[in-house]
Amino acid sequence: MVKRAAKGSARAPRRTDGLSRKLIIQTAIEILDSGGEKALTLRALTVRLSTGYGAIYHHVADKSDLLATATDDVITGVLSGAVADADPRTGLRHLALGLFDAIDAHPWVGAELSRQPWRPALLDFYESVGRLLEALDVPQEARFDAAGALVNYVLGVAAQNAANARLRAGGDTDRETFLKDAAAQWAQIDPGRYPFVHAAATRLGEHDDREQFLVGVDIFLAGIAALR
Amino acid sequence: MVKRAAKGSARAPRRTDGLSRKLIIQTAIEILDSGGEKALTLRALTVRLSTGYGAIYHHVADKSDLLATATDDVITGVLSGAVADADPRTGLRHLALGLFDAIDAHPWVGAELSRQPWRPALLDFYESVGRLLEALDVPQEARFDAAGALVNYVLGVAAQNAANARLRAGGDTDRETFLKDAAAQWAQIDPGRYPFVHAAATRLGEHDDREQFLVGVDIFLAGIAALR
DNA sequence: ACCTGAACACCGTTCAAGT
DNA sequence: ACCTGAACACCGTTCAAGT
Repeated sequence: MVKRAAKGSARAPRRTDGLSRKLIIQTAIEILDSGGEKALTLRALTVRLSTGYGAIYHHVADKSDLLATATDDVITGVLSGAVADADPRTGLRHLALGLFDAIDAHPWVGAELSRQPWRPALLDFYESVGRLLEALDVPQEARFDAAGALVNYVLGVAAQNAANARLRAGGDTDRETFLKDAAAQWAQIDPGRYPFVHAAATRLGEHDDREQFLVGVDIFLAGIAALR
Repeated sequence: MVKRAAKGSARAPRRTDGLSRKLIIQTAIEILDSGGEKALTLRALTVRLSTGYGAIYHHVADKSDLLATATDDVITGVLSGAVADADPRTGLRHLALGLFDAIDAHPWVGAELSRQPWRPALLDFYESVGRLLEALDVPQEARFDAAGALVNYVLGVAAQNAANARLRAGGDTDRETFLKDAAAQWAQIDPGRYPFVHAAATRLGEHDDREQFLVGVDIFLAGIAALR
């Protein structure tokens, strides 16, 4: 004999609104943004969503599915606003900068993309790069290599930038150790043996990562122009 | 009352030779090479070395220390043989290719370097790149940006190549799922909406990753030449 | 269909205890 | 000094059971 609550009244279940894949992923993104990759545990999700493990696994295959979809979401959100009909060179710079900024804002995306650079959400990015290269009169055969190289560069820098951001915005107890380690490493550089790196290190403080990233893109574009 | 074996005879201790940090890291590299990052667990190490956990933690700070040092070892081993006194352009190509091949042979190194691109072992790489750029008459101010961009490109491609290698050489049960997923994703590409990516995908089979990597390096060098 | 939460197999790391 | 291995805190994932 099971008691049933009167229809439409007080039963007060855990969630009245019902869980959805969308809500789960959105919550995952929030956790990732505020606490980094380490903070995203299934436990943390159940707490934030006040449900059980099974509820989550009912909407999501596993944790990697969760991470991949969250990454897709962020990327699509960013790229959708890009690429007007401007000059192809400016278009490429805008595109690259869009990805850079997105990964700067969500460092965990950089790590995930370098693990899985073939996610569907990047299709639009590749496609746009390809078209802009075509507009730049890069010959067919060279276009694929050029696009691959450019995308790799963007993702590479972005991943490194993400690693830096992880250091900066620690919040963990690790942070002190990390910064101390980094400082110790820089200090160890022997100016006699490593004059170039030493000079680069001292210059590092006055430098804007975003600007340096753009210089790299420009070097690329200049090299691509030589393919024409 | 504890029984003691007669002096100098049968006692058969766990290890007669004595553990060392070097041996631990060497064994870790073997495990990583044969089974990938997932295979390197503290448990696996204790079994292979027939010791206890504490023995390992006596020589090594923690698992990330282990991974970082293993990465350093591989990189130093590779770069030591590089860079003769050839033409700077060839020198840069050789240098880049050396790192590429090393990461191709040890995919886990790629993942680790993209996580920590400032490891001391990379100092020689940066330094060599810097000097070769100087030999190429790249002006001082542009040299740092150019070096950063090039190194980022190399590490970016290498990391992606490592991700690919991880798929190819699975050995796990995951492998089938991975390949199936990848194939499904490629098949989903709409040639109407993504003509460029679709063309790139069909061309992908006939392409040598190593060669494409070199094309990227050449684009870079061409772009750098424009800075002169 | 959707959700619960105890249970499972597995991590990295610690630490009292041994030699 | 160097090593042992049980124990701890914490993972992701499963699954019988509930509604």
